[in-house]
Amino acid sequence: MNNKTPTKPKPKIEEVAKAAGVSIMSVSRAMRGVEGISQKKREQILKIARRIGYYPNNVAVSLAASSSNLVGVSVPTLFGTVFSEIYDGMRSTLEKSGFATIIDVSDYSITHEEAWVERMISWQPAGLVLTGVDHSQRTRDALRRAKIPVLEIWDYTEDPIDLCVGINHVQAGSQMGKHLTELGYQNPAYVGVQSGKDLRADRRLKGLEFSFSDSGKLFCAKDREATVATFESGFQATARLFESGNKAPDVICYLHDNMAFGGLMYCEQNGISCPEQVGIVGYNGLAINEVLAKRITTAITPRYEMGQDSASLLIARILGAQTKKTISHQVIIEQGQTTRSQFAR
Amino acid sequence: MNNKTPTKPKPKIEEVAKAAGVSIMSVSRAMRGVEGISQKKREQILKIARRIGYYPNNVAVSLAASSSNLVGVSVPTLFGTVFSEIYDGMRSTLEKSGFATIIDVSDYSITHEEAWVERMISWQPAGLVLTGVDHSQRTRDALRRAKIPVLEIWDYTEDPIDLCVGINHVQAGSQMGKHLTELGYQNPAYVGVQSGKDLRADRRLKGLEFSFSDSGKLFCAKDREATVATFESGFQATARLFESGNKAPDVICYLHDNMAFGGLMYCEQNGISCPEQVGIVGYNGLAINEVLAKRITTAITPRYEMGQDSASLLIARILGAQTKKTISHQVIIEQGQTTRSQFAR
DNA sequence: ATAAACTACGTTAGCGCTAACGTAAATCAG
DNA sequence: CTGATTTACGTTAGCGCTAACGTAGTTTAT
Repeated sequence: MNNKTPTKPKPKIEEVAKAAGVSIMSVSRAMRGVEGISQKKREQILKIARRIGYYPNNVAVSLAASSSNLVGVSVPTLFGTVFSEIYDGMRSTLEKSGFATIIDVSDYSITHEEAWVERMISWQPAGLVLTGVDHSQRTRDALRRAKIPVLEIWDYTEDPIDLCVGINHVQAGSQMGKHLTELGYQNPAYVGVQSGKDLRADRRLKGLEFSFSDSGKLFCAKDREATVATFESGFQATARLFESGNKAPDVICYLHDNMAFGGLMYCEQNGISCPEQVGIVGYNGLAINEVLAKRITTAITPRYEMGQDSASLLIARILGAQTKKTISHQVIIEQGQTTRSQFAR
Repeated sequence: MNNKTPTKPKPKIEEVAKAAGVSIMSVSRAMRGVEGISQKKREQILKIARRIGYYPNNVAVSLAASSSNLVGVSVPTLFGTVFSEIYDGMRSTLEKSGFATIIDVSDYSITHEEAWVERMISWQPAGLVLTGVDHSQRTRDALRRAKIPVLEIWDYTEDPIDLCVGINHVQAGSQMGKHLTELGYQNPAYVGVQSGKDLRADRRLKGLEFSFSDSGKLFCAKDREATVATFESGFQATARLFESGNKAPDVICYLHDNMAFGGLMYCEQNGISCPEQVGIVGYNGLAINEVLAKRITTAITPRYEMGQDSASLLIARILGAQTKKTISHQVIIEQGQTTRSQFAR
């Protein structure tokens, strides 16, 4: 701000105390809503504080109380709405309990996450939320030492660092694979991003492979050149798949619905009929699917709910309540019009 | 975290000082990279700090220095990628300069923003970023008193609270309107969200109306029932428009590309040919447009760049440099295949 | 050689608030 | 009515760090 007008400094607790004719401790108690002060005085003090324009200095509060009302949240990306929705569910719940969130976007890098966790711990956060269950040993050690409530979200493990709310992605992939083999698909292909980039996607692929190999089928092709999962990378990967000269797959499983939509667009624009010539399968149940004439077969993930659940669990832990350590969410397979609807051959 | 194993408390600056045989002030200087210590001692101290696992307590640092390395960012929503991309541009730049960001999602509510600003100021942030140029008087007063660098983003004004990086949305709307009247459109309709919900969208509509009224044409219909701008709300609004029995428009301007895509899907699924029977126009140049056979006519907004620009400007201001106060970005009209390509009639 | 000017530290006094403990007054039991 | 609790405050001592200043030791100017 420009300092043209010499404004008076921000009021401190002492100023309120003087104006109200009480000790600063009474103001402190009134502001925090804790016990140890009469209802009458509390109201008087709050009124005066509002008039003066006093807000407690959170930094000083956190230092004195040696814990803050901040919750750190690390997500791999904010593109593509998946983590936006999870985050939104969390934030809406956390906000109601007076917690503010500090976001990190790790870009799927475990070392980035590690550096962030170390910086974040210095803020004495009330809790931390990390995406996935894969973290560096250094991150685990730092979290253990700091004794901060930690919640792992999106992926699932029975043995979390502390708390976990997620989906078993191997199982989700395998459910979808089972659905597809039951429809008689024989020659699946996969379109995703580079191996190791999105570990949940890797697990879903593993699940898909399990199901297909159960009935003796292997993936005939995998395109994992993309570094990001977008409409366009799905389009381009599909182009590579069909222009490679290899035998065409009868179904393509995509990392998620948006990539799948890109693939669907490639097919439509190149005379490849779906689902007759090739089936197209997505993941997540993203918003675009709601308006398509030909809805993409997908597995719906309850993202907003997972966010809410995780926030509730984390808050309970922060407040010291006894809680379950994990919540497992299920996906719902939704048969669309981009895969054949009955057993074929 | 569970407290099964009694871990030793987090090391403080004093512990490092003792281990290094220096005063805590030397450790402080070494950690912050400021002057007043020899290169040799600095390296020794940093080495010992790393070995001990010491990280400065940010809360204490901020209290003592009476300013933090936090930047608060308020966006109306994280859905729909627009603000995700702006935010991502900002965050990547801010992070390089050692700033962490605290996000607020205001859900387009100025009173929500007001409450957040007041809470946020209590964190002694190094700076704040607000979306748009419309804020309550209380917010303005609070910001003025706190003397915190403030940047308004996305919308544009010559007279910002402090700094502004944005687009003149009236002008953007009017550019598009001019483009459409030049194509000979006579009966425009508008599909957006409730008036007052998204103020930038309201301004674009105003710009559209200016251009059309310049050639004597009025909007024949407006559907502003939606509360959120999504694929689906675009689909449904378009359904209402065509099922109302009123005279059909020859072009529909949507709040943004995703809503427009929803509308396009309604048309395709209901035998309304585009662009022959009706033109469809979006805004922003969103990712989906890249893969469509029939690309939506749109105005491309440089979102990531605006995020970067605003972060750079804000950092400069925080560091006390002399800077320009505003940066105005331009939209680029992109003629797609959802509007007729030449003058008609 | 001597004063002036630096450099490299250390010491002191908080930053604005709360935890923990004190103390007086009010309430209660019997 | 007396002692035991409870309630409603106030006082003291920090939370972990840095700004500001102080003081030796070292370099530079003349």
